[in-house]
Amino acid sequence: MRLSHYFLPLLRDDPKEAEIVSHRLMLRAGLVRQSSAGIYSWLPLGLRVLSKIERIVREEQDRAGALELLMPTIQPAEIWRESGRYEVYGKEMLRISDRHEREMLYGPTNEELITEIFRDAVKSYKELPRILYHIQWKFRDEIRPRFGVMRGREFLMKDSYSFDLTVDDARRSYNKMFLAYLRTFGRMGLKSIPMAAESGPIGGDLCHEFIIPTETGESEVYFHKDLVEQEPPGPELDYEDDLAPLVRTWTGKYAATSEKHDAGRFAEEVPEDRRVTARGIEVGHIFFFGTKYSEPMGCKVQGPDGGLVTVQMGSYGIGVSRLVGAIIEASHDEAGIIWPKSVAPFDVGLINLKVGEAEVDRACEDLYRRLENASISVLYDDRDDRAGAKFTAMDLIGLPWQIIVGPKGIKAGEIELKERATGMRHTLSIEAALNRVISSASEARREAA
RNA sequence: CGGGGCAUAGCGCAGCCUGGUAGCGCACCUGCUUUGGGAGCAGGGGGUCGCAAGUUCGAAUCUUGCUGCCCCGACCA
Repeated sequence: MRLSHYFLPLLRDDPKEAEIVSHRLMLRAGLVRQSSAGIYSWLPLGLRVLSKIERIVREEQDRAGALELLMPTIQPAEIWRESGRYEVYGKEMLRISDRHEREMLYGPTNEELITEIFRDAVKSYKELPRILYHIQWKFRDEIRPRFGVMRGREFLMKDSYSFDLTVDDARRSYNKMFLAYLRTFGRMGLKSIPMAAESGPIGGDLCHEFIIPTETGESEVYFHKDLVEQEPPGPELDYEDDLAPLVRTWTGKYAATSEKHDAGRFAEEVPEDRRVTARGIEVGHIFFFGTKYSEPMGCKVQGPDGGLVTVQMGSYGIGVSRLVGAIIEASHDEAGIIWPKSVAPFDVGLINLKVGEAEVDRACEDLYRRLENASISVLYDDRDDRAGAKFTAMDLIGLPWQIIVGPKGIKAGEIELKERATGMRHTLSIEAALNRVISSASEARREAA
């Protein structure tokens, strides 16, 4: 993409409404624009990031055996009456009525809808277990939206729902999602820590929040240091294996958010030099809720003995749009965003320091073409602007690599390669720089697989 | 929903107290000079001063009402 043809409205100053760093940077780097409180438009650069995150989430859900579908944003009130939540949900739910005065709502979540779909379609235990998911916009009319996209009213969420015959089976589904989440966040360059959370109605240990420790997180968290050092499962993970032992390596160590924190247990179970108290951002939440919806909504299947069995369910959410903010909170510096390679809107920024000088233009065009041919996405700054402005802009938007081409270097057949994350700059031949960037990108892709 | 604050050009702000028909910096356009970390000079474009009533010869400025947005708290992915 040539920057001269792109839509990238950068802001030099911090908009005064943006308090936290991710919100400021998202506005300044031209990722989003606010439409109204807690509701954002995604501009081209931001949308590219959102889509990349979405793709990783999708790939890991699919890998774990979950099946994608797509439910509507607008739901009828009836099914919420069936589950009993229509009255319970309160003002967070955006209620609307259509021209026939039929009560509708903009879905804050989809348990009712998926239960209805499943109930109407599945009658036999032979079709269990199943995990269904979708990635869809939700709306919760928060009393006070804040932190930009991290706590918006409208947000993009991946929500999965598991359907099992027995509680033991449900635990297996839960474990699949548990590990899929570790892989998902890991692929985005995030250290996520599963933490004991407020348990569902069934209680027990089947409820976890996935927290990214950051300086500006919304809540206080306490955990064993081993958990940040532990590697997420690799691509060799077989979801058909017994996953319980692997899950236990994560759940066996102390980790809790403030509402579940037990200072006594923390001190007792974790050696002092391993105790971490930090702030964190919740990016995922998984829980088992048994028959909370299947019971009132009559979601039953026939078991092997011919009797009707109420289905055991769980649900598993990932805040997809929130992740954009969370990643920035976890990865930035004074100059701007530092995108992890897997979610960067472009793989590399190409800076032409002297637009109009034939040799420099030629070298840039050549690089641009060869990178694109190698399936490396490039944002080429071909604007007639000053070097300093280009450097600042490129640092702000945080692409992993910058290739800097100027008249001095090009006479010697050299260009400069800068790695955004480390600030390391190398003066290289064009060929060497190309190889370096291409191999870095293909390496990142291999890790992803 | 309780408490506090703000609303003037794309962004950041001044002007308001003491009414006289709108200004600064950045951004944007033109020209010249510059050109490896947000250049300089000159010239220019852009604002129904959030909305509505009222007071007044006259309202960005005073009064009343409304709306929007932000911050703190309770609540939440």
